[in-house]
Amino acid sequence: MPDLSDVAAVAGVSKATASRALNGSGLVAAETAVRVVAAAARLGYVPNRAARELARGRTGIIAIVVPTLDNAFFTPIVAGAQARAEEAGLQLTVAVHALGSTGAAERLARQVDGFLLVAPRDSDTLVAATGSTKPSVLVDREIDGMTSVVADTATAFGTLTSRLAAEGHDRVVYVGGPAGSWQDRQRTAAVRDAADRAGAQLTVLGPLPATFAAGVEVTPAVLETGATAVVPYATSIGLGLLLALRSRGVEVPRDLVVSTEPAVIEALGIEHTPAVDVDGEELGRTAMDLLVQLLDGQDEAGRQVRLPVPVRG
Amino acid sequence: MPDLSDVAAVAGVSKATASRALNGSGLVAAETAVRVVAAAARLGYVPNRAARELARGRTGIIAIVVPTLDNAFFTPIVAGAQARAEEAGLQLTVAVHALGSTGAAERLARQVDGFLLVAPRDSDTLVAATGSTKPSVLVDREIDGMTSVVADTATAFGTLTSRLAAEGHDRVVYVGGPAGSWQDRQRTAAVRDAADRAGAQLTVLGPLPATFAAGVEVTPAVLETGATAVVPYATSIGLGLLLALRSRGVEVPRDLVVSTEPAVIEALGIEHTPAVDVDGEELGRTAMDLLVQLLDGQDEAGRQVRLPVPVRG
DNA sequence: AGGTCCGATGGAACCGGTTCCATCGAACGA
DNA sequence: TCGTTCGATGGAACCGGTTCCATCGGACCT
Repeated sequence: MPDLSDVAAVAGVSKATASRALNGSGLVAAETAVRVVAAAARLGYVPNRAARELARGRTGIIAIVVPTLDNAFFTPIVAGAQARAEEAGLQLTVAVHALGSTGAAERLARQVDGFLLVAPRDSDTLVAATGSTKPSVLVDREIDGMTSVVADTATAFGTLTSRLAAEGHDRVVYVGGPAGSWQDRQRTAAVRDAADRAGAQLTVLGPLPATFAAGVEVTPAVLETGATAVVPYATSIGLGLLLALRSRGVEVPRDLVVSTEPAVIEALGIEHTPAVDVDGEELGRTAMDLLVQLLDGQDEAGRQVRLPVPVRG
Repeated sequence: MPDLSDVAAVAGVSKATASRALNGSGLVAAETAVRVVAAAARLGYVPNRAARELARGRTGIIAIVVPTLDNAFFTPIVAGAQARAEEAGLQLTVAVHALGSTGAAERLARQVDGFLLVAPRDSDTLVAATGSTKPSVLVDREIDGMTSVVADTATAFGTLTSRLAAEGHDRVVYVGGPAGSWQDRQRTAAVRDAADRAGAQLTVLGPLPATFAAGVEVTPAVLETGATAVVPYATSIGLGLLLALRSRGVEVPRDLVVSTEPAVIEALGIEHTPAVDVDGEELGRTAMDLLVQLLDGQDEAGRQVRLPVPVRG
C-alpha cells in the first residue's frame, strides 16, 4: 500500500509539501502540485482515513439519526443526504433512534463531526441536548435556536383540506401519524384550521405508525365517521386505506376521497384525487448542505428553512 | 477530554498497562486492572477511535452494500446487521450499490474491515472481485468460494406452487423480480419445476423492480394470461397487484390467489392464501455473525448457510 | 542457597497523516 | 548594490492509542 512518503519520494518533495499539494492548500507552486498529484495517481495512493482524522482532530463522518427504517419516507432523505455527503468528502452513517437510548447519543457524538436529526420524536430538551454536542441540523422538525429544514406540509395539508371542502366534502377525517411527531402536530393544526374555516366537520384519528398495515387497520374507524374524504398522514397509511376500502367495495374516489402518493394514484387510474408531494431527496440534500455550512463556520446555528410542498391532482 | 495518559496517571500505571487493562488482554494483574477501569470511569474516558484505528490497522467499520433502499425487504436486514454489529463493537455504514460505480468499491474497501454484500445484481466476477479485497459475506446470493447466507425461498416458492396446483390452479403466473437478482433466478427455477411436476401451465413475467408501483402496473399482463393464481417475487409487488385487482373488481382469493405478506393478508381478512415468510432481521444477524467469525479468523471463507423459510396460510 | 523461569510492568517505537516553524532563494525597493 | 520581504519548501513535532522488547522481582526447582 503506497504511503504519503512514497508519493513524496516519487515526486521528489517532502511529506509536508506532498500533503499540501494533495489537499489543495494553495501554498504549493503549481508545477510542484501537478507533479505530486501525478505521482499519487500513478501509485494509486489513497490517504489513510484514520491517520488523517487523528491529525486533523475531525472524523469526516456525519451521523444521520432516523426514528425508524419502517417508514419509506425516510429512505429518500437518507439517499439525498448521502449524495451530498459524498460530494463534500464526508461519510454518512445511519443510526436508528439513538437519542432515547442511554448514552448512545453521547458515544456517537465522539465519533462524528455532526448530526442530521430526522424527525426526532423526543422532547425538545432532549433533542436540543444532543444537538448541542456537535453541529446538527434538524429535518422535519423545528426547535428555536437549532438549524432546521422542513417540508412545509402543514400549508399543503391545509390547502388540501380547503380544496376538499370546496368540492363539497363537509365531513373529513384526518388520520394522524406517529406519536410525538412534530409534523403530525403541524398538519393536524393546519387541517383543523382549514376545516373550521370552511365549516366542515373534522374527525382526527391517531396516533398510529406510518405503515401500510396501520392504514388497513384504521379503515373501520374511518368508515364509522361517515366522512366522505380522508386525509392520511403518510402515503403508506393511504395505500393501506385504499386497499382496505376497495376490498370492502367502497369506490374511491366516488364514495370516498383519499389523498396519497401521486404516482400510485396515476397508476391506478384514479382521477380527481388531490395529494401532497414531498421531495424527500431534496430535504436530505438541503439538510446536508446546511450542515456543511455549519461545519465550515459559514453559518450560525438557528437558520430555519422551509421547502414548499406542492398539492397535485 | 481525558486521555489515556490521564487515565494512566490517575491509576498510577504506564500508558501501556492502562491500554492493556482497558482492552482486557489478560496480561495485567487483576487488582491493577480494576484500578485502571475505575480511573477511566471516573474521568469519563472514551478512547479516540482514530488513534486506535491507526495503531491497530483496522477501522472497526463494516460496510453493508445494498442495491437500493426502495425495497422494504432490505431494511430489516440492515436493522439485524446493525444490532449484531453494535454488540461486536463495530460500526455499520450503509452504502447503496457501490459495486458498479467505478472505483467506489475499492475506495470503500480501504476504509472498512469487511463487507456485507446484500443481493448484489452484478456479475459473479465483479462481486467476487469486491469480496476479495476484504473479508465479505454475501446475503441472498451464493457464489462458489464466498461465505454466504441466504433465505431458502426457492424451496418455499416451490412448495407454494405445488400447493396452489394441488388446490386446483392449473394456470399460474410468476411475477419476477429485479433484473440480475440471484434470488429471482432461484425462485423462477423452483416455481417452474414445481409447475411442471404438477402439470400446471406457468407464465413468467418480468423482470421488474420490487415496488408497489410495479405490482400495479403489471396487473393487466397478469389478467391477460387467464391464470387463477399469482406468485409474486416480493411482498411490495403483491400488494400493488392486490390493490389493482380489487380496483378492477377481481375478487381475491376467489377469482385469483395472490401470495404475499401474512400480516397484511390477515388484516384484510383474506383466508386460504398461502405465502412465504422471510425473516430479514435474522438474515442480517446471521450475516454479521459470519463476518465477525471471518474477521477473527475463526472460520475460512466459503461457508454457505441457508435459512429455512416457512410457507404460511 | 543460587540459578532459572515467568508474570507484571514500563519505555519507546510506530501507525500515517497535518501543520507549526525555520530556512532558503529570488524579486523587489531604496 | 544591499537589505527586506514574501512565496515555496523541508524538518520535526504531534495527534492518541497499541504493541514489541527489555526489565524487574518473586516463586520455584535442584
